[in-house]
Amino acid sequence: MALAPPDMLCFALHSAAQAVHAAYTPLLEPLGLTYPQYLVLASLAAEDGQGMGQLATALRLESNTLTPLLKRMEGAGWLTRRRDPADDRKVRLTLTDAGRALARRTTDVPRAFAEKTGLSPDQIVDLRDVLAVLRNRLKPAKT
Amino acid sequence: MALAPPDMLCFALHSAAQAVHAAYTPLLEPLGLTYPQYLVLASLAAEDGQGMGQLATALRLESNTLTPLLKRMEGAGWLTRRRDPADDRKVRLTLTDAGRALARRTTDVPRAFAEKTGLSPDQIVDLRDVLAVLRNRLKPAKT
DNA sequence: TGCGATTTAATCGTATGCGACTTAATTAGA
DNA sequence: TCTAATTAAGTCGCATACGATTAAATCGCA
Repeated sequence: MALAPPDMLCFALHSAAQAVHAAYTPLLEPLGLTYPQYLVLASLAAEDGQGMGQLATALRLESNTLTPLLKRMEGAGWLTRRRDPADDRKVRLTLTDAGRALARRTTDVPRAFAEKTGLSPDQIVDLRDVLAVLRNRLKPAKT
Repeated sequence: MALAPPDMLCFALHSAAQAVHAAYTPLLEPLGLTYPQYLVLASLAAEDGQGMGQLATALRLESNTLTPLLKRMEGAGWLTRRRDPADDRKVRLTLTDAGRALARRTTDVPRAFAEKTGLSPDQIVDLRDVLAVLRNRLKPAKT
């Protein structure tokens, strides 16, 4: 008998990720943010002025995913995309005032999510680290 | 300072799920299957003749996701979609001979994936169960 | 019995996400 | 120096995934 999805690790991961996405949506939708956009905003809030390649490595996304996503965020007025004067191939990303203000409005989001999980801070850190190890083993980060 | 994605549980889950997807792709692509299609096939191989609603509940997907996915699988000749004679609203899904043959060709996939994770069988079961609890807490299954 | 409420799929629009490929700029090496 | 290789983004096509809505069938209850 074939293994059914409810018994598979891959499905548990797949469906848990979707559930996390669903749990974030009501927290982010009032701010006009999607979940991947929130990750971009958080990454730039932690380190502004990142290049697209750097952001792509950090979020483990390809340029063909990030380019339209960033264009939408630029269209919303949250960041600017400028070519690096020193290397015209690179695009540098900088939050606008509106982007920084929006980032400040997201400070409570991680806490609200943590409460929804019902996990203790220790459990959250442990699970996060186990998943990071698994991810890095399955798909090492780009150099 | 805002929490950056690498420190977030949500990102660990999100990126681990994508890494799992990426790890399955080379196992499934030679069979002509995508990852969600593989889940459908596995679910029907375990219990053939499921209704769309039943499958949607099992895989935690909506009809607007499942309908086009199943139409593609029907187009590939792996299953049939027939209205239930007793209730014309329901669509019943049945594997074809080709679908069952394809399912048999996937029997090694879970083992190959398990090896890629580098986790022991016990660790896999533990992680799976932790994730299932988290998922069910964030997004309870439909009744 | 008959009609409003419910259930079930399907349709439409939008947003990821990636493989394959293209284009432009920079780098490296003969 | 001058071109081939490399790098960085972007374009295109396809496959999920979901919210909102619709259409059809069935159910429930007066």
